[in-house]
Amino acid sequence: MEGAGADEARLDEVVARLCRGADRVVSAEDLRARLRAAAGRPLRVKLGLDPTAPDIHLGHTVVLRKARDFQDMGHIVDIVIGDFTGRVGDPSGKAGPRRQLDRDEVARHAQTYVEQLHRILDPQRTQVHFNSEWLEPLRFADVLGLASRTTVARLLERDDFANRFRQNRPIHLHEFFYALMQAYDSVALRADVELGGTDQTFNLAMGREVQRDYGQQPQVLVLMPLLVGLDGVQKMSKSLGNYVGITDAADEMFGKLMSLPDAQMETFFLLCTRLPESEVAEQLAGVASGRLHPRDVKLRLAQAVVTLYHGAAAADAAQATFVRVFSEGGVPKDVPERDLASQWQGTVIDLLADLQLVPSRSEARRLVRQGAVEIDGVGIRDPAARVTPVPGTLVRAGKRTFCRVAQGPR
RNA sequence: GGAGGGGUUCCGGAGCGGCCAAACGGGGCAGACUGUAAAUCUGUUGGCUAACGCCUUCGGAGGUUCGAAUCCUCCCCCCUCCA
Repeated sequence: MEGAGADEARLDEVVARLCRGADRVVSAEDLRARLRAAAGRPLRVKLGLDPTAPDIHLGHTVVLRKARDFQDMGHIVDIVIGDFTGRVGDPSGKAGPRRQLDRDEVARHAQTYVEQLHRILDPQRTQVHFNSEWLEPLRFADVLGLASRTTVARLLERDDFANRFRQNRPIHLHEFFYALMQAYDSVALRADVELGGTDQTFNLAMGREVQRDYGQQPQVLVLMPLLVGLDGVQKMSKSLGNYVGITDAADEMFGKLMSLPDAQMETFFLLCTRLPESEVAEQLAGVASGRLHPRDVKLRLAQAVVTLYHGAAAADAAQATFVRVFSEGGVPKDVPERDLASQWQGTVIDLLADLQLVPSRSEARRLVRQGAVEIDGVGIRDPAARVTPVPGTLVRAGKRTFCRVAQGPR
């Protein structure tokens, strides 16, 4: 039975590949059994997306790349856009109830999502669903039936609910349903596997229980680590502003990645690039031994990530810009240009305000006093100073805010 | 339904009749140092003003006072306990 042995070995390899990078898999043995039982038939791999944030960022890509791994092994990815659940808002990690989105917002976000998904997933093996398809038609009796499958105590086990409960903060009844709705998605899709971040553990686990109640085989859970944001502390999220969007311009993406704390380099290498683990290990060892400058390794990281989304040429260009602007103290290539009236005259404050470089004149005053403002490379520290910009004048307000006068007085 | 506690500037959280644009911490921004890292130090953080200073803020609406975030009335919202 040499053939069977070879099959088993191959199966091990597949399982290993599918589990790679995951924080936890519930369970690897189940996954192996599923694959064997399926005997080549594609598994249905569910991935739920919350349509609140319309932009996909690097944090989302961790799980998306995992989905891609499944596709590369021949499986089908079922994307569930939580258009119905989105009206409730996922309580995971939230300190309070989330506001409910209306239908239009959800639909709009979902559309943008789908467009971005194809940058990572294989469209041939991707099916997109909206969970309102099956959640909307449920009657109250169905909902009660679903609700009877869990208990309040069980729901209160969740950290976020438990914390809120302890701190006397509101927990709305409909928030309790979130996990159940998501669980029901798995039933509706007859999911074999569900992917998610570790913050989704509770929700995905609920899917297993509910599937069992509906007579289905409980799905395998593949839980991916959460990517930290650029601050290196909190998870990457749009609302925290610590994210790298996959549609960010190459230069911007590069710059953002360079501001990543050194301690996060390994995580980003492993979760956001395709560099072989051995190479990553070597780079990091180089840093540890002092042989490599951390900055250069980070350049490497930024380069690798930007290449994935913009191609190697753009990544090279972005690196060149970065070095020129920041390492050599130059000026970025693409400085936004703004016009001034041809009769324009006034003080620095007027200039900053008219070029819309500052949110208020008071803020402009502060920046000037703090020595953050330069005009054509000359520092200005007197808020009352009159200035004479002409087309081409470069105005700088702080480290990263530049603007060039396009049209204006001559 | 009953009893009590609470809503303050981006967040947390002081203040409880004038000295409050409002302590302190966090976050943000800026400067120094750097590798646009981290850490650290310094400054700054409602609006208008070159500045003196002026104007708008403390859940909402009224009122008392020379003067209110602070006192009173009504309303809205949140929390706890009891039913």
